[in-house]
Amino acid sequence: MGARRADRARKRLTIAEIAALAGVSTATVSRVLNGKRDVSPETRLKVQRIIAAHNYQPNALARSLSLRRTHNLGLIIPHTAEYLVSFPYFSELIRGISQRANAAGYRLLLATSSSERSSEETYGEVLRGAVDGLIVVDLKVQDERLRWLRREAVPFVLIGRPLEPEPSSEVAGVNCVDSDNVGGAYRATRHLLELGHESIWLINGPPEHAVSVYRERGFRRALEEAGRSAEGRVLAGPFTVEAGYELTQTLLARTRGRSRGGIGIGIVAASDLQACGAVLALREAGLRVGADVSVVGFDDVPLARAFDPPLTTVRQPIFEIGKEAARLLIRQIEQPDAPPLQTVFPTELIVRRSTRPLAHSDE
Amino acid sequence: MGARRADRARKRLTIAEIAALAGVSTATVSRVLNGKRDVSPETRLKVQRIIAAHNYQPNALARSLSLRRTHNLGLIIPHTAEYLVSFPYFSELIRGISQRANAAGYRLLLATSSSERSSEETYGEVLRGAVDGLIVVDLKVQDERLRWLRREAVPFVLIGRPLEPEPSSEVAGVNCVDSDNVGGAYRATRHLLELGHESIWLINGPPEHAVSVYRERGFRRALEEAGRSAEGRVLAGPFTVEAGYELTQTLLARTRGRSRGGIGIGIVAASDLQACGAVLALREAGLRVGADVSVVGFDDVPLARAFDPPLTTVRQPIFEIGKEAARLLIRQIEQPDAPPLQTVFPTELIVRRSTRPLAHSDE
DNA sequence: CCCTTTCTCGAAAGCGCTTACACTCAGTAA
DNA sequence: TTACTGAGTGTAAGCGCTTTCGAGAAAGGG
Repeated sequence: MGARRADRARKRLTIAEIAALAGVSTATVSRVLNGKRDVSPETRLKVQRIIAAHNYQPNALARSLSLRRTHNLGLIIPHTAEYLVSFPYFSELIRGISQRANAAGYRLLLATSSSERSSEETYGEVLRGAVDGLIVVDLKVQDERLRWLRREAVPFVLIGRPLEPEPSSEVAGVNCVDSDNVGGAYRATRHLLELGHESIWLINGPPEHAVSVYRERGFRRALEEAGRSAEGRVLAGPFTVEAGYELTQTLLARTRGRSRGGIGIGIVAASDLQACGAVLALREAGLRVGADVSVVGFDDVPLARAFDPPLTTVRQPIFEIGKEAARLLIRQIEQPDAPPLQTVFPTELIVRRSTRPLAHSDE
Repeated sequence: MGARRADRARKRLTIAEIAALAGVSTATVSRVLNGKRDVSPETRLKVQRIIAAHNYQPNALARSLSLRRTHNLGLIIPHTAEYLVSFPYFSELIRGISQRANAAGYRLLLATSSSERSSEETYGEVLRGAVDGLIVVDLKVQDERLRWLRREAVPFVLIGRPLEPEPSSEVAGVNCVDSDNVGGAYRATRHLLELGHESIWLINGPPEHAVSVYRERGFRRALEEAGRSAEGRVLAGPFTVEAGYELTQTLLARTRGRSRGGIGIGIVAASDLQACGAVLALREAGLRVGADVSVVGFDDVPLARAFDPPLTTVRQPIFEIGKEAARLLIRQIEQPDAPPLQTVFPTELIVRRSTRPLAHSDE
């Protein structure tokens, strides 16, 4: 074991040298390399031996240039998405994408767009033939990237769904994969309703994220179905602990007087971080979370379970989303005529202790 | 604004076409593109106009093939590193690396090694000329990757420092960047000593990670300096909440009888997740964290601040580490003869409420 | 006015692959 | 025997860049 041929000469071999060693032409070596026909079994074997003996690896660049295929997938990460980046979300996504990509013989190229550069520049640079297609994450409400991608006619898939304001033909003609944010927010809200909460609020993400729009829809739908109004009950801010904390204070200020000291408040937050911030603010106001009031988060980060109280939260299958995105992109690359697909993954409400029936006093 | 030239023909132009349009040779266009001399100001201007007018982007592949330089940096992520991946650590690192890389005109290629493939295969595939150099993260105690990288004579930088067991020449001859884990663990431990804790423990990461070895060293040094023994006071396990929880239970079992109901226990954990798990277990055992007992974590994840009690923790400048790693790698690539460098970033102890002087009762 | 030197620029040879095309040599059908 | 297959192979023309080398023109020196 481990007794590898010690090739002292570390200079990389070329196909021509392999061909010479095997006494055949480069064309034949290429055929063997790519498992093509028109090579006799004996020749094939002979060439394979030489290749193995010298641990020859064809140069990916030359191959790409010739094939006009890089086998690179690009993932575009907006620099504005610190929340993505400081989170399991991002890591899980990458894991999912690269697992699928690697399995299919593709590599993953990361393109972080920096603030100074227009999308034109950013992706143009990435694009100079460096990738076969792009995955776009963190879709904005009016996302300039969409127009650009379409104009460039480059294969791409969105993580997140574009909003209807776009001509409907546009929405349909696009590969995208998303989790059911509407449903997730809907179920979280219904959950609070069912627990008997009177004053239900949404602490949403920034309104320019498409995901915020969808979550607000779910929230509104649940309230309206229950015959309640959602007017004035949506606060928005970054996906951070601080925002959760401050927005909850705002919310408490607004609610003061109206309800009995805040008891009966139910909050749906757009991230677990915000939810934790909310818990902090509520506790500071003398309210018992999971007894007087309830909070539900979004994402199910590893610490949600360890939090006090353990956080009820909406889980998204991020890893799966990544895998699916890669799958769709590769499909689009390899079968340009395949009709675009929209995949939506279900979200799951994980009920823990931060949400409890109202009457219930702390056990 | 935004009134971009609407190039209907989306076919990518080649340098030859630009040359023809400008009435010069491809050599001249190439010179202009690369800012080389031997082009008259007028010619240069003329060519630049054509390039701009057609929004020409030279094909990166062809350029790479010709220059024998891809301008891709590879980041190798071991599949075993779920803890990395489920954490801000990983995202921050990527942010740092790609910021620096992009600034210097490099791209970031992600290589996740899957379990079925040997390092030989994994990196070999990446290597077929697809990257100019590699960044290796999550160094193991005896890391096979090191041998391989050296044999392949590919530029690389380690995140983390190899351990001394390796011939010292090897350690010195390598680019690496790390945070001061020894110092971090040392300060965390001293902090507990100074607070008057009698029974101090390390809940460490898995022993095969080099980082675990370094942290244990810092822990031991602090105890030994204080004239105490560290024997039997180190428990190891994954960087998860669960591990922190279970190891703390083990620890409590061992300590039972010896001390007054666990009061006076101080725990240094190798991750904030473990620390949170520890807090859970301690609380379950009826101990008040930040009063009867103290816990310090590692990483300063966003939720550490929001935890109850807010977690004292050791912060590492992960973003900076990423930037530095990219810098060193690019330097190695562009100046192959530059002597390898070792950078160590200081860690910082963030004191919050999970550690308090012993006598102090809950305020 | 001739000889160097300097500045511009183009022709063409790579970089390491893939593949269209031509060719050879059985084997088969007529 | 002749013509026609088709499998197996090699030749060479790309893929889109960079760069060496040499030529021609302009400038400077004696």
